[in-house]
Amino acid sequence: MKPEKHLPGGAIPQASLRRLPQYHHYLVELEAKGVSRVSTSLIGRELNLVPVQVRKDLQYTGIVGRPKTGYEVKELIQTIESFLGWNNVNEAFLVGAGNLGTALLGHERFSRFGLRIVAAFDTDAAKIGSWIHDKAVLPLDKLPELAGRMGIHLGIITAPAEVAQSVADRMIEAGIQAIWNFAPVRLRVPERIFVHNEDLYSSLASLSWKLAARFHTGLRHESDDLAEPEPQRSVQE
Amino acid sequence: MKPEKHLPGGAIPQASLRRLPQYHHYLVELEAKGVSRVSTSLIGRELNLVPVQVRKDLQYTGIVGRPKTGYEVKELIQTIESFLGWNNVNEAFLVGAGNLGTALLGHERFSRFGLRIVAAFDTDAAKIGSWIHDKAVLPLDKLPELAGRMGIHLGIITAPAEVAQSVADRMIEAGIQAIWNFAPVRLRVPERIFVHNEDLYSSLASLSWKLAARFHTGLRHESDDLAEPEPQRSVQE
DNA sequence: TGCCTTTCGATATATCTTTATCGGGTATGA
DNA sequence: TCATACCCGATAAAGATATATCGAAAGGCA
Ligand SMILES: NC(=O)c1ccc[n+]([C@@H]2O[C@H](COP(=O)([O-])OP(=O)(O)OC[C@H]3O[C@@H](n4cnc5c(N)ncnc54)[C@H](O)[C@@H]3O)[C@@H](O)[C@H]2O)c1
Ligand SMILES: NC(=O)c1ccc[n+]([C@@H]2O[C@H](COP(=O)([O-])OP(=O)(O)OC[C@H]3O[C@@H](n4cnc5c(N)ncnc54)[C@H](O)[C@@H]3O)[C@@H](O)[C@H]2O)c1
Repeated sequence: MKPEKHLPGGAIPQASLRRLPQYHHYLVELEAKGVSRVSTSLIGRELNLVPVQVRKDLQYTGIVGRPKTGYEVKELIQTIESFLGWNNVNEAFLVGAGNLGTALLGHERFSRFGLRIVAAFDTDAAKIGSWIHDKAVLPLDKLPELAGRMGIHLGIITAPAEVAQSVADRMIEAGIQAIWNFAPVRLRVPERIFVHNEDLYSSLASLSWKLAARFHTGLRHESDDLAEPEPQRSVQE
Repeated sequence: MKPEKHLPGGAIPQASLRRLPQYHHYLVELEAKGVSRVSTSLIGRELNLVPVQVRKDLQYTGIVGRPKTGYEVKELIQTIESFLGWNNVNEAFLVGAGNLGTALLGHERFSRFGLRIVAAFDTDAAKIGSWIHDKAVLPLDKLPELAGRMGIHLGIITAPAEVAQSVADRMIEAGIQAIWNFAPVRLRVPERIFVHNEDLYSSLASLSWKLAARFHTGLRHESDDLAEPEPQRSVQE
């Protein structure tokens, strides 16, 4: 909508943003192995990407490399973390302490990436008052008050699809700025709110469509039987 | 790579594929309400998309609508389901019966969308032999044999990142064709294998970056204070 | 030192995706 | 029956993203 072209720190393709954590993951591995410098060709070889793409992505973070040498692994990790805001923690509320919510609550590693789920909310009387992975399950009604008081600006929705919109509405009223939505609905929110949908059914669609294509239409293992010394960029995402 | 241009049934943008389940979800709601016809403008209004994009997406499924009327809801649902292969069930093996694996195993609604997780595999002796949500947890070693015998061609990885690659390798040896990977690593697989990465850390990156941008750079609620009768296409995805 | 290779950064091109536009068909209601 | 508003389908334009190319810098090595 805005014709802004390249304002530094302001614009980055979603796709690049998605790859940065993957670089980060690999870089941390490298660092653990004692490697101190890395080139985009190396990263690309590891992650099945062409070097130029990696370089482009890294440029968004503002880091500069040196010809022949590449980048300092340590510095690169730092830069990515800082760029992604993983240095200062985001505290979040989770709504819907069911199957999926429980899994997220139990995932401690999130804290390494700037996310700390501080409490869960539910409407099920049987769950309210209990603790899941050391996080309290509170009545949904208390969310607005607590969010305000604690200055929470990130909400996670793992409640049933039917109630997701109303949950989102309440979150926004409570001053929440960004929502990580696991319910398979497209939320209607004011423009200033940032929503990230984690729609597993959409993923499922890719998978089942691919599998269906395999068997229905005549696409049977064309380039089968490995033996491909090529860059071998396989179908991903 | 291939110069194939538009072979029917063969090519569809990932993005469109991702939206189809969202249409489906809304259409099912509509049908339940007794609505029999629907236009792309209506769908677009509901899902915050411009009508022409919805139309484009639907065209990939091969359905044809009628001017003024739109599409038959029932027919459209059918077409999408059939296009996505949701009519015939894909049976899948899940590896890694931990937090996330348990959540997936417990999600019965997957079966409505062509996915049936038939068993879980793990290496943790404490888990092997137990049942999670009525699914048996088996030793990983048995996967190859069972996959072959049962003709399973879809694998779900919810094991730790460190072992994800080795799990994938075993799956592929066992004849599995597509992998739904929840571990935050980019798997190296032969070209014929289809991998769909569900990388939650990547999602997290979008969120934390957005939040960081909010507070760091001077982007403070520019178009704040609702009051926007416009199509109001908010930042999503 | 001088040559060769690697790799970065910048620019250009290609490809993919979204959005706009146009023409024509169809229900609705005067 | 006719005018009108709506909506589809096709094609074109615009916008994003991915890939290719080129010059220059830097290290390795004769
Ligand atoms: N579990 C999965 O693997 C999976 C997969 C795909 C999508 N999802 C989606 O994630 C969401 C949660 O799935 P789940 O499997 O955890 O469901 P679940 O039924 O296990 O959990 C839902 C939780 O939300 C709570 N809840 C219900 N109404 C609420 C409300 N108004 N406010 C707050 N909490 C409320 C319930 O008490 C329950 O604890 C659903 O939207 C589902 O479609 C889950
Ligand atoms: N839980 C989440 O919310 C979450 C979020 C983001 C990413 N993930 C990713 O999903 C994966 C699983 O996460 P989790 O929270 O369920 O972890 P978890 O530790 O709860 O579960 C992992 C399971 O895998 C099993 N396992 C270990 N090695 C194995 C092997 N070689 N073969 C088969 N099974 C093996 C373990 O016994 C355990 O049951 C991880 O890769 C994690 O990074 C999880």
